[in-house]
Amino acid sequence: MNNNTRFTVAIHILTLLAYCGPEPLTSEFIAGSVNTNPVVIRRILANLRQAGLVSSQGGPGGGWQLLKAAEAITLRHVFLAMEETSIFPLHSSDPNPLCPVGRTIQQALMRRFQSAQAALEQDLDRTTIAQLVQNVSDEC
Amino acid sequence: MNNNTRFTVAIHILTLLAYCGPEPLTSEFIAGSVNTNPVVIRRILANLRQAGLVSSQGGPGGGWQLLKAAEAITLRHVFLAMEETSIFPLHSSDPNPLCPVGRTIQQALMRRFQSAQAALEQDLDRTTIAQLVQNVSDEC
DNA sequence: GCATATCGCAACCATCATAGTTACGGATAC
DNA sequence: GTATCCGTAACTATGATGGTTGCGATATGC
Repeated sequence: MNNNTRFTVAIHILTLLAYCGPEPLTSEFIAGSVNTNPVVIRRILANLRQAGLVSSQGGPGGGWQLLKAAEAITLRHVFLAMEETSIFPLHSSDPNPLCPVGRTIQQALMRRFQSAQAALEQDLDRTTIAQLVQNVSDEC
Repeated sequence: MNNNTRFTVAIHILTLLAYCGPEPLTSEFIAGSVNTNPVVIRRILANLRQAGLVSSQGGPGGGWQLLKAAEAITLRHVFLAMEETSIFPLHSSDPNPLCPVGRTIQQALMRRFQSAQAALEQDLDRTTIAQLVQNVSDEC
């Protein structure tokens, strides 16, 4: 279905910042944990900064820090920060407007999909980054 | 985020079968409403048949029919029939096992994502194909 | 039996999204 | 001034997706 790992990596990054912080972490260090390229990390962090979750600092000793307490960041916040369009995309080419079903189905589906996405977000809202950090500590 | 329209098209197809039925519809007719190629339709119908939602019949006068009442088919059934792996995929390459976060995050995320998907499915379960057919009739 | 309509499915192609990579400019700390 | 780090554009490789063609199998009606 969905085919991009940005949400997963974003949660990983925030958990790492909370676990290793509050000192700033460099994108290179984070990339070492996620096992990818620093630029990929910075691209995702740019979204998280836009959402007010993290801040960056250039120069030696610089890096990235959380702007909010780990207890105050839920997976829903991270999800919204990624600015994905919709979980379920509609038809790639518009359906036939001469067919009663084709003419009306998209409006109906948009309503249903929004409802489903709201339910999804509500569940995501129940988990905080702090809980994930706690889980890491428990497992070690 | 998710980037495939199979779920949307599957719902469209079932709504059309319920709306125009109970006579069998050909994949070519359905393709005319969805505005795509008949083979694309048959690929999706193959999934729906595997899930026991529709049946097919070859030869002249053949086509596709619902196997269950429209009232008994929910969007959750359709969603499951598409056999999408997971809404949120994990890392493309495994995170660093030498990092405490990298070593434990995937297990934790799998649990959270399963919970979120369950919430999503629960909401999808509230809508039936019959309701979508009713919606089409209302709009005309 | 034969012609026709329809599905079943494999194979191929074009397009696009994603993630990875390189490169380089700008800012900051020491 | 130098080393470190972010910011971002540009390019590439890979894979997913949807569309298309082709052909065999099956069923219907004559």
